[in-house]
Amino acid sequence: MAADGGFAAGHLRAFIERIERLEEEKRALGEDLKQVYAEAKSTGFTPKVMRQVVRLRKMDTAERQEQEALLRVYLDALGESVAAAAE
Amino acid sequence: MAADGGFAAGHLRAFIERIERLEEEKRALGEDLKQVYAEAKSTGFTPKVMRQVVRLRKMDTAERQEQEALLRVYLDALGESVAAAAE
Amino acid sequence: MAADGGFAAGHLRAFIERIERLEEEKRALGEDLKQVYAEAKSTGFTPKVMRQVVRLRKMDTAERQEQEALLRVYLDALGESVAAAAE
Amino acid sequence: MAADGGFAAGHLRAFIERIERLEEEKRALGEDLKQVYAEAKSTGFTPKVMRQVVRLRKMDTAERQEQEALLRVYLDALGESVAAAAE
DNA sequence: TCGCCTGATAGTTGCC
DNA sequence: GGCAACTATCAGGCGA
Repeated sequence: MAADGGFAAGHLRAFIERIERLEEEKRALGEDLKQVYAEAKSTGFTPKVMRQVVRLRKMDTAERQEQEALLRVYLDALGESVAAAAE
Repeated sequence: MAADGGFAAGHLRAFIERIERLEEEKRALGEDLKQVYAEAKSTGFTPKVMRQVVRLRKMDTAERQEQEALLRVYLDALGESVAAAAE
Repeated sequence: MAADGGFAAGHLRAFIERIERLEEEKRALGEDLKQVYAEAKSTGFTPKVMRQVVRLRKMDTAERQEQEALLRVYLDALGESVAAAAE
Repeated sequence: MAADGGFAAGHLRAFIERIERLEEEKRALGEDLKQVYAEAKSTGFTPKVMRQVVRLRKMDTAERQEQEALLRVYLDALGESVAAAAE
């Protein structure tokens, strides 16, 4: 692997740098997102609920319903817990 | 602070050791929890939904309803998104 | 799953209760920790620095493990290369 | 909030759309990263080790910052002690 | 390919 | 009331 006299090393360096560049861009987008949520919050919206909205829009409807159905089954199975949860 | 000839140092050491012991116990309980979820999973339950159940039982009912209400307001505000989410 | 006449429900309940018990114990330990820090603070120590000390001691331990992990990664990589070369 | 006849709704929609756009870009960068690793792998490198390299380079950077933070903590602690002694 | 497990991200809580 | 640390959840990568 090192027997190619540094040829591979140059490739490796190139890969690493591409990776680090991409990760930096990703990080920057994360900052932007944080910024948008902060801005929305200062406008009076609730980031936590906004995240829920985004998550729901992203989530496949069938999948979401399936999960809700399973949750209901579990709560039903717990009997009085359901009552406690719903009271 | 160090001028008391190590008296405080002894106290500090005692505090640090109590802390580390408590943290170790906490960590161990975390392991136990993971274990229980794994066992439940192997029995056919869905850990993710179980966590939801635990969260709901813990969460104050009023608070939960409030959050759901706000979510609905947001989805309503988005109009056709609601339709997409509910379809 | 619910068609077994509550058999699974009993299991589910048992799991949930074990989980809630463990989480309660964890929470209690968290309280204890807070208590210790408060006590130390009232004795004149600085919680922030104590936390740093604990963190550093943990890191010292973790670092050794990190080194071992790194070594393993490199050995594994070498092993794979050997294997690749030997294929 | 919804009583303003959709004014806030328009804002909400704008925020949500900005968020979804940013998340899409982030996701795309994630794809790119995966691509680069795959390409490197097909060139004969070991993704696992490459990730380790990237991680270590990141840590080298972070470590310097960590040291500076620690120094500040200690200086702060000393300052507080001085203040406490001077009170 | 599936399950596990670690690393990344979001939420909560305590501190200032 | 905002900020920072910590915790819990989730997704992606790795190994079997």
